[in-house]
Amino acid sequence: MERKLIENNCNYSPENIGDWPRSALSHDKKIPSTSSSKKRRGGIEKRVVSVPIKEVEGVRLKGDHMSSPPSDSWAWRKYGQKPIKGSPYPRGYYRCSSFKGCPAKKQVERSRMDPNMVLITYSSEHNHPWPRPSPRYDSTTTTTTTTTTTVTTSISEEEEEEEEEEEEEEKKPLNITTTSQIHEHSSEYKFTNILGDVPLINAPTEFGWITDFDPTSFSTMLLDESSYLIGDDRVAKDNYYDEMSTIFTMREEDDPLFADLGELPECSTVFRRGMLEREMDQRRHSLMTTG
DNA sequence: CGGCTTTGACCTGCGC
DNA sequence: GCGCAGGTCAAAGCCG
Repeated sequence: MERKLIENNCNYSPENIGDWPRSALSHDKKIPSTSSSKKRRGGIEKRVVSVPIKEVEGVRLKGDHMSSPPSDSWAWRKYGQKPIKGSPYPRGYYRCSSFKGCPAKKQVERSRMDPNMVLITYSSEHNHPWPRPSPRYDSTTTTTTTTTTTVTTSISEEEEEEEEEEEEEEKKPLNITTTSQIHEHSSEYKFTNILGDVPLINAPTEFGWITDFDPTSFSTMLLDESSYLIGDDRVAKDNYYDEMSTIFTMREEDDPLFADLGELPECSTVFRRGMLEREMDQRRHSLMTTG
């Protein structure tokens, strides 16, 4: 019965928040039949997100003691769990229950490298409108949690070849606008560009889920990245964005590298609009005066 | 009663 | 071709 529902839903309308530009879904679509042809492994576009477990704990679902899904706005229904070879932690399989027939799925597992992190692998995409965002992201929200969210996009090689150009065009907007989309309706939190003079790019819907995470996640990340500018003035803006690109397109195996960034300055916890900018200015100024 | 989790079984892709 | 590992199904039970 669920199969039918899944089968029937692949109409992506423009307002589909999570709509992907390329039809990765078609690879992932489950074909309902007696000889259920399941998706090919490794040929699917997936997005891996690492979320600090503490962020997850707050919304831990009843009975789920292993790897509860993070606090998405989406409703997820667990449909399976498997122990993963080489990992002490099992992987949970979830599918979207916000809307019947939504093909969106995600896999949740603890990072074996950093048990404090939960790796969430998103596959397929929601084919229904975005559920109402959680109130905690309302414009008045003052967040104090420190989190690190890493975004990874992995694509099969064949797809990569086909859509390399597309990918190229996508990357830059993605890298930067993931942050700008964090608060879809709050100009207050809208990410002011670190450099101040580079325009924000329209937020692609691809990372719509990012709105589910604490905005400080990205502030943390950006702050850290900003050190490229702060710590070494020789690094040009272009390089900066290259670096950003690298980080946002980082593959899963690079996670440990990113996890190393865990020790981040306190300032990441007090990010608000303007504060980052101010801090940047201060640091830049001090650099200019000292060097 | 509907929706959810749990869990063992089953199916399939992939590497050897 | 075989075996392993990952992914999914579906029955059973729980909960509000």
